[in-house]
Amino acid sequence: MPPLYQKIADDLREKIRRGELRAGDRLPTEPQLQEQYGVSRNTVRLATAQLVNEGLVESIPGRSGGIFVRERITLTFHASRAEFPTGAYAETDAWRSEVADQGHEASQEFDLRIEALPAELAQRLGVEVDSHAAVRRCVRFVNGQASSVQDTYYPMDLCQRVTELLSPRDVPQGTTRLLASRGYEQVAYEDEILARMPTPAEAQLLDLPPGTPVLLYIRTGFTNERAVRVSVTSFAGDRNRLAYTLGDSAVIGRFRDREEEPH
Amino acid sequence: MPPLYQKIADDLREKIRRGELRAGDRLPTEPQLQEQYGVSRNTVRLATAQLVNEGLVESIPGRSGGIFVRERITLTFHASRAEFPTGAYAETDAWRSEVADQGHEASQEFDLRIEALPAELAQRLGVEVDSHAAVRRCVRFVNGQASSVQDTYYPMDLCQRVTELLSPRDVPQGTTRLLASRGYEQVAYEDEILARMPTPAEAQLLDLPPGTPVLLYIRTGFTNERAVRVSVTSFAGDRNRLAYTLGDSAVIGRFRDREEEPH
DNA sequence: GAGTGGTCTAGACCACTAA
DNA sequence: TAGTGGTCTAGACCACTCC
Repeated sequence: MPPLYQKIADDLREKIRRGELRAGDRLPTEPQLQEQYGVSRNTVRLATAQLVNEGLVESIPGRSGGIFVRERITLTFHASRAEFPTGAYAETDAWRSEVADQGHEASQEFDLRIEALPAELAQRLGVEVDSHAAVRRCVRFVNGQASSVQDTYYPMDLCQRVTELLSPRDVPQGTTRLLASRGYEQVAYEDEILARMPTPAEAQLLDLPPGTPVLLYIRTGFTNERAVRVSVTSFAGDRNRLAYTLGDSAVIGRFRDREEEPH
Repeated sequence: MPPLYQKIADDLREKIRRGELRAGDRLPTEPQLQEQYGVSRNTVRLATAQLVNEGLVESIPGRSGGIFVRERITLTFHASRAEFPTGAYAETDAWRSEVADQGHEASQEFDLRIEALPAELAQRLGVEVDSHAAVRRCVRFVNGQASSVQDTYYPMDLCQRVTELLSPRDVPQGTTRLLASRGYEQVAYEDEILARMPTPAEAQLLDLPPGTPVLLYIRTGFTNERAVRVSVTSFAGDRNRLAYTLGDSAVIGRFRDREEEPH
């Protein structure tokens, strides 16, 4: 026999799944749930806490507050399209236009810092573990809400040869083209993708409700001679999707007539 | 001023981060934490519940139980290598040998069912929404623990032409080769990747502790004529990583000397 | 038997915000 | 002002499992 709070959570989850409670709807208040299920307030709170942790609902305090079924929009980031020379735009513009294509408003904020390179990133860049790097951070906003944060690490020796990398502003033509024009053309990328719960810093920056994972996307870029940069992107897991196209992409275009909902 | 339980959680999290508490270590017991911080048991439990939800610790009841710092091993699944004709093995063998290369023991279980095709998958396959599909399920185990579950959906009309797809057993040469040998060579794949909290069914199947997301990996396979299958893989988010290689992979091989820890 | 975490109650005070 | 969720206390009984 499952515990009471579990049964209450199951019941509410089922109501959401069946559409009896829909995105944006308010659940019964805590006193109402106490009465409906004949339990104490703490038990009700154990149930709703579970739904919050699953990312299904969100609780908002105050007179007009309550517990609400969360809604979600999902953006698709086409990782296999980004940053290849065939692209007509800089990578940031590619992102911007991709968001616009999906019917939303895009903006981004840059900054630059110099930092000691974390060991696992130094390894990817093939440089010494105690070396430093220029970190270009790009926080991307969709409809005014932070959606992802990307930190791109460039080894310092490279920055000394391509000093524009140390500009605290966006590089108009894009850093990929900038590097290519200086003889550092990236010919291969290695991407790694993980899912985990956010750090408190990520949760704050991306305004993630409890129970929302981040999709972590790590791209290492290589010229024929060396690794030139590694970028670490944290996507808000409830609002983003990554996409890759492998093989003959013309085939896929022929069959695409969708922009479907997440699974 | 953050609430008390928040400060306790922050304190414990920081001890874990600094290495004062390491993977496998036991946290102080609830009565000990009550005394240390001078709070009630419920407050202690609010703090530890938060760490559990972040996936940092795991609580085990019983006389020899306690709250333990979780350890994690991370496997890498090379999505861009899998299932291309250059591969010497069937995809399941490729997975098996990849796990073995990473120093672990691999096993898997198959079953087959016939199911109505969920709308979002019918769309990917370009078939009618009320049609059925053969679903081949493969649960993959690493060191005896379920690590991922993959459901591959084949439209029924295809199964009628390639009846081996309806076998409830593993297909020895792999379904990709089987299909290719019958004139359905997959020439392109479209991959989608999402992160979300598990459904209760996934949490049970993958034995996921609270606070562990799943990494969802959806691959649609295309021949020159049509989409022939879509597979949906749920990876336990705390134990898996996806990898893609884009561009000239020989370049990357030249620089690879790692099998590093997750970020 | 004794100590662990799991569940549950009853009641209190708080901050916030629309009415 | 009244109602929402957020925090916190004190105490109870339970199941489980090593000693």
